[in-house]
Amino acid sequence: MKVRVRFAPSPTGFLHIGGARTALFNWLYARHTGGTFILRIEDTDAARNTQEAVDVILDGLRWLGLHWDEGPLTGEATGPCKGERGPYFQSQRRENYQRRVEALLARDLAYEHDGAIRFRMTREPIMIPDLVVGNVTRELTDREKLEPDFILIRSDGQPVFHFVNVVDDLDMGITHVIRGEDHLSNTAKHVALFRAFGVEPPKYAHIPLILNIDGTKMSKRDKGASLTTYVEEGYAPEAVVNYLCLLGWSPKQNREKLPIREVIELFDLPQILRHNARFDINKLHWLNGEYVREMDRDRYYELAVHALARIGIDTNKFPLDYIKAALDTCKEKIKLFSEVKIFADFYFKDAVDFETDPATEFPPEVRSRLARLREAFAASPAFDAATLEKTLKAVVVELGIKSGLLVHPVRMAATGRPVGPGLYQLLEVLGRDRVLARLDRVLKI
RNA sequence: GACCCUAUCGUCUAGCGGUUAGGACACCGCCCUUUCACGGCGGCGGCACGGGUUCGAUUCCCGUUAGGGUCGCCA
Repeated sequence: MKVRVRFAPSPTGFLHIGGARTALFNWLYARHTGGTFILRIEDTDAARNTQEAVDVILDGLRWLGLHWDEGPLTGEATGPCKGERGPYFQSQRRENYQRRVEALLARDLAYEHDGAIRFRMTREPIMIPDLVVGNVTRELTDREKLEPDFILIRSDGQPVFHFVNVVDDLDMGITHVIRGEDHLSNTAKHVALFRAFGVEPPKYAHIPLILNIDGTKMSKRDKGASLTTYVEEGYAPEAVVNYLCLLGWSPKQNREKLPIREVIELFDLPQILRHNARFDINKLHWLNGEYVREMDRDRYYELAVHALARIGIDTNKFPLDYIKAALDTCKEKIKLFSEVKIFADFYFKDAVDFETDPATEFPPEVRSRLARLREAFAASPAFDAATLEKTLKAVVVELGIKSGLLVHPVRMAATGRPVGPGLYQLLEVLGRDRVLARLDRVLKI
């Protein structure tokens, strides 16, 4: 039987990083088995669902590269979808729920109470077979013993999550339910519902949750809980995906960075770890740097230019060769694309922004040294990195000082920052005119 | 409160009865580099606790503790 898995998020306006990982694991399993990855939007709560909220999910999955085989093509609930088992929005599946609840009512497996429809839940413990956790026997909690039956359809006619979730999985032919462990306890209800419909439930795989670094649960408000954070802070999607793979799953062999192609080959449900993982931004940061350094140049330029645009720098005003040369000096240095602000903004500004007071940054003795260097730079026969280095070192010898006393002030004068790309490389890219102008500005203090 | 899941360095993990408990991130030194980053070398640091089972437990069982989850006319 062909594997059919689904990611079924509720459009809340953001895509939780844990949800992204759930989607990833579903996608990986589908790709590993040659199965079908389905995206279903659980928009039963019409009041707070908007097309924009759905778009956040679609955009997030697309950004991660988790393309679905069946599901919506746009965020519009009545819009186009692909796949034969639609609609893929729960708000469009009302007849299915109605038909299913009537079947239950007809066999007295459900009943009306106070205008709502309840399911006759078994009083016996239910065994949940789980590919990750093993066989779990769920007994009723004391509250449930008081009232084991649960609502299927609210008195306002709206079906509830447990019901629509099961009906859709059934109608869509879902074979494996891969979801967060927060659903494990409730799976007893789902198993009972499947049996009431006369079918065996799909295989379950409850994956551990992602917690904050301090072990607390990641709520909407926690920084880093939303996938958007990583998009905005300049992470590369392939790095985020790779990092997410490492949370609750391991490729073994002491491997950390590996292409998704290999993950697809190695990934399987029984090997998923059973304990929760904490999200360590440090490791993602490191991994992202690895990806940036090994990234294809054109993709790197594209992402870097995009990051510059985010901070209001329009690179279109500059020649392509200049942009590329400037970004080349940063490729081995930055770990995050948001770092282009520190490492490259000065290439694209008319004047440097000093973070500290230029007057104290460039006291008279520093200025006199810079003045000498300016002369040497102006007279230099060429303006390439190697020549610049020779020229600067000659001035250092002439002045009888340590090179740091000249190197640091030039960097500061040219870029406005104490850190950045290699000095001689950046001076070469900036070019003689800009460099002399920036030195002149400092000398006029 | 009841029910369920979980427990290896600070973090992610390898391990699946006998290992000097391995790797990665982070951190700390040194080297490289007159920035930063990369790279190289070294260091710090772990089997939550208590009982069993066994010749022998990080590994198997039970308990405790701790963390997480669930018990909605939320999803």
